[in-house]
Amino acid sequence: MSPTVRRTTLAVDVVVLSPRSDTLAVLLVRTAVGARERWSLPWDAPQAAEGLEEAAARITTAALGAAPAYFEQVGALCDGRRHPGDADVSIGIAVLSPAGDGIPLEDAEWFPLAALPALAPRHRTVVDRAAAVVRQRVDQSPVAFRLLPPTFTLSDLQAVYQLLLGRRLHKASFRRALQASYLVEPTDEWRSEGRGRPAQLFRYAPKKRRGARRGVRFDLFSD
Amino acid sequence: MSPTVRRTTLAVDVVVLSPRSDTLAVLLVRTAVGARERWSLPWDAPQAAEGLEEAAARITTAALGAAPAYFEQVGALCDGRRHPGDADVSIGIAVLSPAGDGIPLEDAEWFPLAALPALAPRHRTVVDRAAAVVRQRVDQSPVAFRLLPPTFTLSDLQAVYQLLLGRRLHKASFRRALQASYLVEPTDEWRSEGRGRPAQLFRYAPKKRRGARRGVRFDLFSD
DNA sequence: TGACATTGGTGCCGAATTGGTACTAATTCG
DNA sequence: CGAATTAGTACCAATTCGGCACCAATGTCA
Repeated sequence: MSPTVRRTTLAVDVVVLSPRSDTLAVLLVRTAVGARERWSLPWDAPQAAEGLEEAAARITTAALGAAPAYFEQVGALCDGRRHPGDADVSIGIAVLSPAGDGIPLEDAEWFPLAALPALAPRHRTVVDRAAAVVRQRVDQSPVAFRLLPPTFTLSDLQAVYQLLLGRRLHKASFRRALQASYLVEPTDEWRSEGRGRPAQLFRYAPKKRRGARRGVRFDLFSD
Repeated sequence: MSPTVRRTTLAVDVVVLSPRSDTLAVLLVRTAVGARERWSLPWDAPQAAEGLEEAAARITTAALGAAPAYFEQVGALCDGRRHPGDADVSIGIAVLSPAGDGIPLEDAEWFPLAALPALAPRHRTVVDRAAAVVRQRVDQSPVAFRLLPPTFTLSDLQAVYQLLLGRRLHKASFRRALQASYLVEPTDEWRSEGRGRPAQLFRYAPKKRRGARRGVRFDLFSD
């Protein structure tokens, strides 16, 4: 007996993340009147012959008014939990939006990750997993750079890392490690941010580097 | 205009991984006569009201004759590439099978990851992504422990890490880091493996530990 | 039976990395 | 001009890392 496909209902649920005044924020859209919850993630079914990221881009554009530059797959969910459109399977996609980019359209609004309104249970799971994925990949994916404008100060970058990791970082160590990674290069612009010394602007420009990694880290969470 | 679901064909493609004589091996099943390729990943459509991991467990059991203990989601694929069952969307799931566990059923066989036969393009992608995901999560997920029997020697464990990371590890450093991680505990059994001093057997038993992580690592790949 | 090969496990030490404090630099505010 | 504020760096002690050497326990073979 060889396998055969069956028809399933599928939804792409998009978690647009952006740093917003010292917290990570998620973009939610207002649901139709009469729905069980007032807010939901932007979502839709993928159109025929449309890739998942294309679908995510389309959905994001509809809610944020800007095409997103970076995606991170969160994974497929097929628990029994309720989805706003009753899709059998959800594919969660995290979209990273640079701080201050895009203006939410009429029925969309930013919510701090720590203070979300009630969501359909499936969407709640997708958000949680998206946040976890992004946080876990901070040091393997250029996640932090995609939450910043094309040029940024090193303090901006460190602030994003601290947001994502949820802890303070040592300034000198952070810069030493960044230097050694060849991930950024300085521009010749400087930014004066009100008071204090102006900061040099950098851009994300990863260079080839020999993968001279050292010892193993056992960073398992005690699950 | 609010979103609506559409019907799509969906496949769960399973990548069963197991260490096999010094390489990672993948379980493939023979395809029906007349198919474009002679081998494919074990796959099927999820049944109604079946979770993704349930489906993966069922598919694995059908090919390996043993229920798998550990899953790692690889993600959903919806590129235009060809799938053996022409599914619109594939969900890749990596299943970790302890070394020597299970006996492939009639039409299934282990292939070293580095020497796979021709596969449908979509399956090829799924395998590559599964391997990449497992390798990347080695130090965040108990991946290595799921590729070993319940008790194992530290040399076994180090060998798996080396397989996954693709490089030698320093013995003393490896053990120091492992010690500090409180992930394993010794049993009072010893195993004599032919010649040489017998090795103490350990089991995976993660303990709570304060998350005293240090500096950031910028381990981005030069993509 | 006793050297030797083989594998397991640990101690030591110089080198590299880390994180804290303190310092200098450049700017705004009053 | 001096105080306040933010950027960036220098130094240094403590920790961690990685290489080497060593000891331990077993099987092999003369």
